[in-house]
Amino acid sequence: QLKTLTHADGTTSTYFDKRKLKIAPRSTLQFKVGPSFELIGNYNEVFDLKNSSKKINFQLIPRIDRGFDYIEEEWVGYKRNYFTLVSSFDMDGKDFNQVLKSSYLLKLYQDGTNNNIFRKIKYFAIKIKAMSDEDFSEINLIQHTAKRDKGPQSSPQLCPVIPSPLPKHQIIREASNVRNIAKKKKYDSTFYFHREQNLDGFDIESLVNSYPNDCIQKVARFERIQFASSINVKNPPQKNKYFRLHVILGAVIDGCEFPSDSQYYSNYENIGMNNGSIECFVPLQEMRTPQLIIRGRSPSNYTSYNKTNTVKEKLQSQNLSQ
DNA sequence: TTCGACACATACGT
DNA sequence: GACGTATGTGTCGA
Repeated sequence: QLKTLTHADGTTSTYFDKRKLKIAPRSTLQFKVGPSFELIGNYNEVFDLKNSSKKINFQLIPRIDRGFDYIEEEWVGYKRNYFTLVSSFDMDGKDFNQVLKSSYLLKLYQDGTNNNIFRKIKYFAIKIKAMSDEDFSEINLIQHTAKRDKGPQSSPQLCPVIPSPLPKHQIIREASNVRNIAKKKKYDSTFYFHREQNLDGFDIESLVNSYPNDCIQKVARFERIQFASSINVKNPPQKNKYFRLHVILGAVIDGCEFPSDSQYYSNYENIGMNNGSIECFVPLQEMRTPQLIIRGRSPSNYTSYNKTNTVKEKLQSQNLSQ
């Protein structure tokens, strides 16, 4: 009924099947580490401005902290419920102060005479997306605020970030619904770097000055995310459809005019205007989850289906069960 | 059958 | 310990 794993930080992940067991909405058992991510690949290359022969190695560090249970060898989420995906990234083990003081160049493409064309990176950013594993189409995700129905909805946004370790699962739990000022302060340096309070020692040309906001995130936190309610979770009506969550680290640069024969052309994404210039997100590295099952709103996916039924209805439910 | 909307319940945070 | 909050899910009806 319950399967529990203990993590390095002493917290535990308890997996259970919502078809068989109902756990209270605010129970800490709703927090759990989900499937680990696999590398899909590295894309465009990045070099240090002051040492242009040295290629930078990136490593995304993503984790799912709510919303997926490991049930009978499969990772299962619920369409109606939230999941949490967090990610930071590493750059050759450099700390964020080193990185923020430097400048980095993105190798865009080679021109007709085999000269490399570089563009200065404004900032690094992480985004997430969901893909159908049947036809590899993108699936819409939606994000709520803690107010849920009473607040606005959006799609998960591109999150500008600087390199950082990923806070442990327990920290993500503790910081998930903080309102208290003292508690916010306690977690502040884990999640944010405040540019306006740390002006000393940064050259005007350094990376820190081209991030879009004074409050710079160290960790991309995608909380209160759900699959769009309109998705079909069955392929033929009987068979489960598989999905995957993807995490993409990219570099944002000014300008989006690239030659159409560039091998990476299709990966560029115009992300719109900022301070009067057109910005473009260029992918550096992508990771993904294993196959995921999303259970829909059918009563058969919940415990109440069995509890109050007659024997006849139970037999029916077994015939219909997926 | 499905989905938006609203409702209820219950552990958490203050 | 009371009170407001956040979130899983029960339910109604288009």
